[in-house]
Amino acid sequence: MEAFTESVLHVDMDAFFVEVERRERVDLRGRPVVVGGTGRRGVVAAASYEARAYGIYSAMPMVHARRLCPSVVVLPPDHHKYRAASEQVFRILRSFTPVVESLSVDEAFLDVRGLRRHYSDPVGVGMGIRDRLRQDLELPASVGIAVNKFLAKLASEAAKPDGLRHVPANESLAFLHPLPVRLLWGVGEATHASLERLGVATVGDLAEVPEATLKKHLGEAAGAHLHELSWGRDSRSVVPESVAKSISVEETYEHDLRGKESVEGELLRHANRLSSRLRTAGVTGRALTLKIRYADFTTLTRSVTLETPTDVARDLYRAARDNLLGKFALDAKPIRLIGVSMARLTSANAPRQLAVDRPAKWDDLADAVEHVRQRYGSGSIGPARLVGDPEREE
DNA sequence: TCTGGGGTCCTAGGACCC
DNA sequence: TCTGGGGTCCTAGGACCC
Repeated sequence: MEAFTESVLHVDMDAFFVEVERRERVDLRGRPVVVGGTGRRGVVAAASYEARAYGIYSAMPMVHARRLCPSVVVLPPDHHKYRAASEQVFRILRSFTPVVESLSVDEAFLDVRGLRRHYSDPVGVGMGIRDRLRQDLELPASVGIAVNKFLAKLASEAAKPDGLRHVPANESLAFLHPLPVRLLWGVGEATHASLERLGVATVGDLAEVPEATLKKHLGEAAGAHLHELSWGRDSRSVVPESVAKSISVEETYEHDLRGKESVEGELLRHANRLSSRLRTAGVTGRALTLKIRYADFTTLTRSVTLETPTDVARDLYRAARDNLLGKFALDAKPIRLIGVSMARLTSANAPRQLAVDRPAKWDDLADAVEHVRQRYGSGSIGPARLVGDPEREE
């Protein structure tokens, strides 16, 4: 089937958080709107195209955004709402094909080869998806269609906003080579600077650089990868459903923390939040990491591998406090962020080895705590030091 | 105008083992 | 007595993505 040569679709929702908010707020249509942190340290999480016209983009400090466009409407994020909208989006995508790989809440790859009997070409599939998202959910999306994942992603980028771009196989390099190299997946600020030093501005320039030179300057893996991409080659297949490798919680404080006492209090709160997330995901983990960012933005991490996988808040707190906290200078500098993460995850249903000093009852208790938390909110139950402090509600 | 929160992957050094 | 080489695990940091 000649018409299905380009069988990878990349679907990317346009200004997703903003558009979800606009479904309920007709008054905000056509206006510069951003979703993001409203506090003094907030950043832009999503910007409407009207806001982007002012030079506002994602990850920009909110104070900067307001300065560029004083009339911009700033909405605080409601991640539950976006999660629900995301599920609606993915239900529609999966109604076309089960081969859907999610990249984030608002982005996915689809392998549509299986639809060749139902559609004359992949462009028809892309148009069908955009229509359904628009009609059923009132959400705009852009679609890129190409021979592989990374070209499809570049195509959707080129289609934005609210468009569709099909890159035929025999036009891949003509499409790719004039693009600025910064657009490539994996070329961020640092790599871009290195490439500039090599005289590389476009993907075409990159293709001319010998692979060995790239490896020398960018590292083995990145060099090989970028060389492949520069020639339009990407052999990664669309893989539905992947398992999380780590789960983390972190918080940047409105005002810097000082001293061991306050850090321990926050650590306890984080341990409870992380425990909750692990349980919801049905996993336990062994590699616990504590992250601290000081006011001067220097960021340190210290980690420990636990003997037994756990998802119990008390275990997380104690392990972090006893093994990791002492490795940081807590009184030397003010602290702006504390984070805790768990990796080396295993399914909680996997057979557990019960530690001698942690009887099975702890699991039962933790389950009960989690049950109450799900029902009545995260502030309803927890260690005595935290319960009843309304400031700590999430 | 200082820089969110949640992730993934890669690199590099040291420990440890054969 | 002067020092191999490979593999794996652990830890820390950093680049990058949305």
